[in-house]
Amino acid sequence: MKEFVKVMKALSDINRVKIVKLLQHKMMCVCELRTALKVAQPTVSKHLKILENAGLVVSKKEGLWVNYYPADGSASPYAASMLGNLRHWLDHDPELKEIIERLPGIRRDLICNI
Amino acid sequence: MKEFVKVMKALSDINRVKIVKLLQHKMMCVCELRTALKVAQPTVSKHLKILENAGLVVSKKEGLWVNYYPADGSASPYAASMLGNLRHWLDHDPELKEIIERLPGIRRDLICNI
DNA sequence: CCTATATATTCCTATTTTGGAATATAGTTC
DNA sequence: GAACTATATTCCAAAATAGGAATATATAGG
Repeated sequence: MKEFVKVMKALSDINRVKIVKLLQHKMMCVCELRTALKVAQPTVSKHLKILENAGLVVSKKEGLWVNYYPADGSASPYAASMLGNLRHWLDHDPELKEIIERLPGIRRDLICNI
Repeated sequence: MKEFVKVMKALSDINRVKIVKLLQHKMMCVCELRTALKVAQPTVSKHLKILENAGLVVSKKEGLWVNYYPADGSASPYAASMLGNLRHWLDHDPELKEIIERLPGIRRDLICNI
């Protein structure tokens, strides 16, 4: 029950849902997400921690960057199911579409200077 | 997006998840739910309103009672999907099992005297 | 109409959640 | 090791949430 509620809580914030959908579109680092979502860096880090804790995303430290990916679902069946649904859900959301259109211009070598 | 988040929010509280699972087990009125969950009546009413608003449950006024049922899912595809999942998810949750064992003794003609 | 009962709403408080500024940590490069 | 950069953590304020007491509403039965 706790595990299920944790996944629901993780997905009950609009910015966290956006993060999951963006990661399903393309692996990203914190500062890329920060630029995509237009929020402060600590805010992104905290959202990512909540998502990771719920088994929805995983992180890989690669040099100075920490890259985030959608989880494979092995950590939680609830997370796995939701990730499966989210792969096609919300595809036509205007806010998400706007961000995804901006994605090509959001590259760590250009924008990562906090 | 808003609609999806609304469903996630509705399911991100343990008492509301319990309510959904209980209703999938058996139609119930507010005072029966109050007894099952061991919380105050206004608390149940407010949880039910949130669940109804998310498209997860429906209510039918029947005389002095208001009976609550799981929604048929027509109000929201996200609610429909979650209701489908919840039909088998959490079946072995100890807290839920304990309540379901108590259910036969929780009858409106016996316990509804606030 | 009056009483009783089931539910909804209002009001208040305690807790949780969110977001950002400031700071700490870790890794890279010189 | 010093400087720089990407990320995490801490701390704080504002907002949202959950719970219950008191109250309002609606329906049934006399």
